[in-house]
Amino acid sequence: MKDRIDLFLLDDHKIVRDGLRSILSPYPSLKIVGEESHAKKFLSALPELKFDILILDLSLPDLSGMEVLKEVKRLRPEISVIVLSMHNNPEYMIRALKAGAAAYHSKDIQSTVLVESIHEVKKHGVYYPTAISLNSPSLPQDPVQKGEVLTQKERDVLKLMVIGMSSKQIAAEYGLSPRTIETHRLNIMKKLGTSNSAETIAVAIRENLL
Amino acid sequence: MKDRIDLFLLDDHKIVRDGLRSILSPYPSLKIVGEESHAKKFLSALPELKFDILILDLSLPDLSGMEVLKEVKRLRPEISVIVLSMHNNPEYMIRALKAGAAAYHSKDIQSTVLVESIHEVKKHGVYYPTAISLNSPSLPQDPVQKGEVLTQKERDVLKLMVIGMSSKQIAAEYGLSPRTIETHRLNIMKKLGTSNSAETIAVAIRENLL
DNA sequence: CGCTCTTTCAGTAAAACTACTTAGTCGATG
DNA sequence: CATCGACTAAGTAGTTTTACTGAAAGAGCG
Repeated sequence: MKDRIDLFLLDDHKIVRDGLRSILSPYPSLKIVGEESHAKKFLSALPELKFDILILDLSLPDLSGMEVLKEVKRLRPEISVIVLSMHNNPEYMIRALKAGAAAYHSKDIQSTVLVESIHEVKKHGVYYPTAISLNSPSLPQDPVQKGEVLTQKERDVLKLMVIGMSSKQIAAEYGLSPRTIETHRLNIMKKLGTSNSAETIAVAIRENLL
Repeated sequence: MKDRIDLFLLDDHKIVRDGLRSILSPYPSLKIVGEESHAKKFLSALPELKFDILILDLSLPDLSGMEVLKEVKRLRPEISVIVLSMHNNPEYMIRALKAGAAAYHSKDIQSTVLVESIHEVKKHGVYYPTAISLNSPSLPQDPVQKGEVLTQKERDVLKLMVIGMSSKQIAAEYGLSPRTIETHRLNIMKKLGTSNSAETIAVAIRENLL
């Protein structure tokens, strides 16, 4: 497995691109393998491009960053997209994350945080800074809102799921009905907004819910 | 007996290594005599290296930290290994301690605790901070003999599994038959020794296979 | 007490996964 | 050229999960 992370920059401001280069230059494992200022050019070249993570400015001249994001995730789902934005608006953030962004940063991000998030994204596919105000008041009820906390029982079930136990086995472990465990599972998925146990475990580990 | 303690850092994150350097720099008796980001490079260099304690990140890009740990204890049993981990899960801790780790810390450890544990390890060979529930239920008896590495396609499938896609969806994404994806899935589970997708994702994240 | 939340369990049905086996193609290796 | 591993695909069969709904007992709370 290669240890290098190949990055592609898409941002209309050369200043930003150069800034990113200098920020990332001290990190040998991070390599900027290309950059582009026009979204359409980028998208048409996308099939030929080889990189791991796209660093994407949300505000672009010719296409909206959101459209680029969706297009990238449609064509090359294996590519992770880290979104940079002028806006701190959680509304944008949620939309970006829903559209498949692996991370969302405002442009005044600390460089170390950016670097960390790149590694995190490479490792786990996503980077959700816990601090980022998911509990901010303006947020509507949203599946992305993982601020909901699991109950004790749900965490118990999760812990046994992680080591590969089926509902039936977990039920036996606790002396409960398998149907009960299944209910817990479904409730966990509902709370985390996940659609199966694989994703659930991924989110649980990422969010440190174990 | 020399009063200096020679440390070697093995961690893929330069940030972590740099952080450790700055944490440990105020202590004249602690000397970092080397660092490495790649497990394989480290292991091949190991016979020439002289140090007392290895500070080891459990999640490494090319080899799992557990494998490194076992290898170090096999080749150089006199070296103490202090494990750093992202995970607070006692299961990992127990596995690490069973494999010969002298101490186990999560990465958000207090620096003073780390320093203390280094001295403790040097003096007594081990550092067991808290009461560890060794009676924790059903530790799988170390099926971790997975020197086998996943293929590119298998990793691709894994990555989409992590974001909650079913075999059918993954197949559609790649233009393949669902049966093919299922085959990949089963091969992954076979290689990792897991019994369902939840456990598979857990191991994959833990072992840094994504 | 009424209210909410947690925990418990079940019916029903569809969808997905797991297990084990066989097998063809293709590219690389020796 | 033969072999091997990776990738593809499918047969068959059993198991598990997911989805949606309903519901009852118990704990905690104002």
